[in-house]
Amino acid sequence: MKRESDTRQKLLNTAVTLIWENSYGSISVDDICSRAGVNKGSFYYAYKSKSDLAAAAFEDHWNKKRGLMDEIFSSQVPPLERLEKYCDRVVQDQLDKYEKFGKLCGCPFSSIGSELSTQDEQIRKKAHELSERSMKYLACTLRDAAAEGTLETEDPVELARQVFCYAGGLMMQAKIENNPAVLKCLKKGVFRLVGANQVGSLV
Amino acid sequence: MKRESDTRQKLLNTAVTLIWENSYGSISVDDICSRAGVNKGSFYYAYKSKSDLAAAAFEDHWNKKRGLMDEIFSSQVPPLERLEKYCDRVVQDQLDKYEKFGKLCGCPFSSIGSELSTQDEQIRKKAHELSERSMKYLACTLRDAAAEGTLETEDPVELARQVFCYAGGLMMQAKIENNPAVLKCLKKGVFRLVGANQVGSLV
DNA sequence: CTTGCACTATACTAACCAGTCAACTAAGCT
DNA sequence: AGCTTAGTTGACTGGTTAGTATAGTGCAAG
Repeated sequence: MKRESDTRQKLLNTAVTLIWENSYGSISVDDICSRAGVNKGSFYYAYKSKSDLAAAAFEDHWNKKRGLMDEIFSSQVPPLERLEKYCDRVVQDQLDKYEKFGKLCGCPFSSIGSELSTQDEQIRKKAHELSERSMKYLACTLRDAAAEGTLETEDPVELARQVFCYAGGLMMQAKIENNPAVLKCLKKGVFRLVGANQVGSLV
Repeated sequence: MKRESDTRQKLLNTAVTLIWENSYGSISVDDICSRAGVNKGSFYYAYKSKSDLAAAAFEDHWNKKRGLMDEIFSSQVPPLERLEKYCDRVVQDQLDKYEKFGKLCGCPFSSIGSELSTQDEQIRKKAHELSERSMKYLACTLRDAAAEGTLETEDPVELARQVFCYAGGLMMQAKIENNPAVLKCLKKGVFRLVGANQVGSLV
C-alpha cells in the first residue's frame, strides 16, 4: 500500500501560480518551497530539478483546464458559438487574474514558453505540445463550421494556427500594456480572421 | 571637449544580442561584460543597473531599425505593398537570426516585454512604448489603404493592433515550435485579418 | 518487535548574483 | 608642467542560487 502525500500537488499548484504571476527566472526553488510549505529536501525528493517541476506544472495546469475546454468545444455546440465561448473564456480568465493580482499576467503557457524556449528544450517541447492541443480544438471547430457552411476555408489547420497565434499575441500585448481593455478586440479579431460574422450580431 | 568611449555602445549591442538569444533572467551582468570586453566597474559607470541597460538597449535597437521601418512604411509606397514588405521583412529577420544561431529567437521586444512586464515596470513601459510606435506605422498604412479604397475598416487603430498582435503571436509560436515554417502564414493571416487581397495575387 | 521504505527536515556547498569601491590611467585645459 | 575630471580596473561584499548529504520520522508488512 502506497503512502501518498500532497507534496507534489502543492508544489505543482504553487509553481504554476508563482511562475505565472512573475517569471521562471525570477522565482527560485526556495520561493516555491516556502510558499508551498514544503522543505527543500521534499522538493528534490519529488522532482529532480526546477525545470522538471515546471514542465510537470505545465502539464498539470493543462489537465485542470481540460474539462472546461472539452465542454466549450463540445460537438453539441454550434461551431461559431464554440469560438465565441472560447474567446469569452480567455478574456474572463485574464480579468479574474487581473482583479486578483492587479496585473495582467497573460497566458502562462505562452509566457513561460516564450521565456524559456531558447534555454530549456524540455520546457520548449512541453509548451509546443500544449499549444498543439489547443489548436486541435480550434481546427476541429473551424472544420465543422466550414462543413455547415458558416465560414469558408481551404485549410482549417492553418486557420486554427492563425487564430491561436492572434489570441496569444493579444494576451501578450495586454500583459505588456498591463491593460485589460486590450482584450476587448479578441473576439472581433478572431471573427475577422475566420471571415465569419459573430453569432450574436446575426440575431 | 568630451572624451568619448565606445563602452556604452558595446554594452548596448551585447545586451540586445545576448538577451534576445537567451533571456533576461538567464543572462548575468558578468556575461554581458565579458562578452562585450568591458569591466564590471565600467558597466556600472555607464549604467546604473542591469534593468537600466536593458531599457536603453531596447531603445537603441529600435533606433537602429527605425530607418528601415521609415523606408518600408514610406507614403511613397502603395499601402498594401507596405504591409507586404513589412511581413517579408519580419520573416526575413527571423530567418537570418535562425540561420545564425540555429534557433528561432522571436521578437526581442515582445519576448523580453513578456518576460518582464510583471516584474519590472521600467521595462514594461519601454516595451509598451515601442509597440505603440510599431502600431503607428500600421495604423497609418491601414488608414491610407482605406482612403484609397483597397480595404474597409471603421477603426484603423484597432485593426493595426490586431495585425500587430497577430504578428507578435506568430513569432512567439515560431519560437515555441523552434520552426521557421510557422512564419509562412504571416502574410496570409495579415491579409485575411485586414480583409484585402495581397498585391501579388491581384496581378 | 523489527525491518524496510516513503517521506521529511535542515544544514550545507560551491557557484553565482547584482552591485560597490578605492585606486588608477590618461586626456584636455590653463 | 600641473590640475581636473572622465573613464577604467578588478578585487570585494553580502546575499542568493540550484542542488546535495545525511540524519531522522512514521507507517506497514512480516
